[in-house]
Amino acid sequence: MEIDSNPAACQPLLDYFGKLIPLKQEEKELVEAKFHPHTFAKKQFALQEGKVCDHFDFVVKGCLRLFKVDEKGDYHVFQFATENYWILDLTSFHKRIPSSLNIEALEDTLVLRITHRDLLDLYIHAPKFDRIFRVLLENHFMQQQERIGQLFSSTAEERYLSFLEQYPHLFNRIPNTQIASYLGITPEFLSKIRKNLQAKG
Amino acid sequence: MEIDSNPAACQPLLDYFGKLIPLKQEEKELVEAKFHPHTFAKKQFALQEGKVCDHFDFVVKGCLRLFKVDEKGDYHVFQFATENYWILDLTSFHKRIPSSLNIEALEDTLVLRITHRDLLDLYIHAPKFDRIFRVLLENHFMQQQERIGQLFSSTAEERYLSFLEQYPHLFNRIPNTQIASYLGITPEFLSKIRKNLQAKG
DNA sequence: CTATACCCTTAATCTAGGTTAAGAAATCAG
DNA sequence: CTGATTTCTTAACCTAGATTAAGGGTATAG
Repeated sequence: MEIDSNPAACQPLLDYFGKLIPLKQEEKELVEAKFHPHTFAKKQFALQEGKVCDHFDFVVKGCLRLFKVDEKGDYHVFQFATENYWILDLTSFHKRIPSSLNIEALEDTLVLRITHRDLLDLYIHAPKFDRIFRVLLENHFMQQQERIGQLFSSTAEERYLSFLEQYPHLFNRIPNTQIASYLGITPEFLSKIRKNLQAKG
Repeated sequence: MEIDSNPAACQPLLDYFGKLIPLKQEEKELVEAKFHPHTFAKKQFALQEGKVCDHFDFVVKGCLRLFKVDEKGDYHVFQFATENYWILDLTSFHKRIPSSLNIEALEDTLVLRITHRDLLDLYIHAPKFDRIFRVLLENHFMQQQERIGQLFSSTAEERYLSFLEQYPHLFNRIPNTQIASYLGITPEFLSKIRKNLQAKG
């Protein structure tokens, strides 16, 4: 693993915020004070079912998955997070209740992490972040709604194709088992889909 | 239809906001200035596919549904909104693009409506609303995530039962066709489920 | 009061996707 | 380099839920 976890490495996050709304110097310093780097080796968990999710993570490098294990023991991926994405269990984070989800590194990963306490603090000292996190949440919400729409009215093949379109940087980076789990199908069926598609063009 | 659309009738909304974060007098006045009552007769559309959604609606009385019509002509309900719920197509609203969704009244309905322009204005004049709408969005997001989880790992019968639990005020208020459409199944299959459940207890 | 539209149910048949099992290929740890 | 774990594929069979069709019930508008 070659990950630079130099504590001054908040730049990607400052860039990200700056694109949403320009930050003043003091706001930048607040970000540097409140967000801390954290690394995870491949297969390491960033959140384990049953624990309260006390952190809001911004991925600088690598890839994480947010997933649930159901009563039958099947895995379901809610979300992948690569560079410049956010990941957490929002429900556990806000309600301060044990999470029913897990977050696991699919690659060696570096995140910038803020705790619940520090985020509230950030909101108080710099209300601009109320707006930033509102916008960020709006974006997440839209993506989720799109996904519900697809689960309702598209076949697994259609969903696979639109996954390839929407996440071209991901499909050759993570195993097909994970993609299947994101699409809500079995790896066997994804394999069948891929074979069919190949037969076409 | 017996709906009081007296323009001073912002009280339910003020109550709603006040429960999240106490409002100052001037903020209350801003709410009264920016939100306007609007009524819809049963079956009337509050938003039509193809138009930009320019309004954020708070339901005071009645019931609306947010739904999509897919390529095959099938209907899929994303959300019902009754008293004290919000409804809009967030994607169209924020991106200012034509909506692919519809909103229709299932009962005679009264909403308090704010336009896109006025909401931005509200954020500028009273940053507290950045926070309020962030919290509101967090709540919506959590509900949606719960729903994705269910679509992944629960059978239609389980989803029906949890719908009954989660929305006890709704199931005897709207037709089963609508509930089926919310659950992502056909009315015929819902009928079968209800029969099975009756056979049990 | 009636007619029309909507709503609910049943039953037969069909299909997208799951399950089980098993082997081949690729990746990884020591 | 080598054994072990993970991943991918194929194929036979199975099931939740869709589709089609049809009859009866119930609002509701005129």
